[in-house]
Amino acid sequence: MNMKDQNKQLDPTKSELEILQVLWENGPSTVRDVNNELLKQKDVNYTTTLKLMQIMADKGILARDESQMKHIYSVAEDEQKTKEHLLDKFVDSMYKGSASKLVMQLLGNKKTSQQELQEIKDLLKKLEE
Amino acid sequence: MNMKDQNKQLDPTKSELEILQVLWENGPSTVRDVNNELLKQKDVNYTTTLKLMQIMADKGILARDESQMKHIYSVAEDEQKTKEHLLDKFVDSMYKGSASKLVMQLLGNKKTSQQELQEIKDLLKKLEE
DNA sequence: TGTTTCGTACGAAACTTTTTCTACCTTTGA
DNA sequence: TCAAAGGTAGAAAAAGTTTCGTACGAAACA
Repeated sequence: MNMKDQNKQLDPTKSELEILQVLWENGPSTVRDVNNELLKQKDVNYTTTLKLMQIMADKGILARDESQMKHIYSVAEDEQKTKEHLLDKFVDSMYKGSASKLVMQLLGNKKTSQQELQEIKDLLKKLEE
Repeated sequence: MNMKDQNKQLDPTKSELEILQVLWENGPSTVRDVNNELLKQKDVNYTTTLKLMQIMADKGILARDESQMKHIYSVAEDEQKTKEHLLDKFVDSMYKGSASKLVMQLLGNKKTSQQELQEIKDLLKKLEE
């Protein structure tokens, strides 16, 4: 099979993803809100964040309520659906589609804490029943 | 905590990742080899792939053996280490560092096949012992 | 030998993404 | 009322990434 003419769905860029994360975390927000959150992680100008969010709104990634002067932005597509799509892509590209390979790596990963490991095991155990 | 001055490690770009995948898959290769593989997925000029691989060599992502006319490129950093790093970043950014959240999504994902699910369960079971 | 094929190198063009600059409008409060 | 603060918008600059064109050397081979 050949994928030359695929890739309709265009993925959020790196900075767009950062913004999505803030909105996922905090729910609908103003540009100021989002920018303040981003400032905790990195230097970024207000107008940069504004511009980015405007672009995302244009693309349809975000919706906005313009009824107030301070526009309120929210995520247009369902969070789970978006994450699912990104996870799929990640599994495909990094593990040739094998989810179990990914989990294997996770389990062997030094940085995955004991607590996380336990939670994963519990999860699977629950699924057994 | 503030991460303003972090991010020393610069990540492979999208096309760089495609090339890494080919090299991970096939081991040390010439540009021609890699390009032929890429052509199975998408249209791409030989010189484009060449250029990209030269850039990656400059960055230190790839090593190359120039002793022959046809240079042989290989991945400089360990595959597992690189994947681990990318996976970490993914978990951090998408699931706030919670690996179990990721696994949960994987398990609930329509696209994750029954077989994959079974393999994951087996994996965990083995880990129990 | 000469010509065709295949390789590298490099610069620049094209495209995408991110950032900044500036203009101008609205709200706030002295 | 008017200055200051805070908001949006759009154009353009800057930075990053990908693609292409061209030059030129080495190998293959008629």
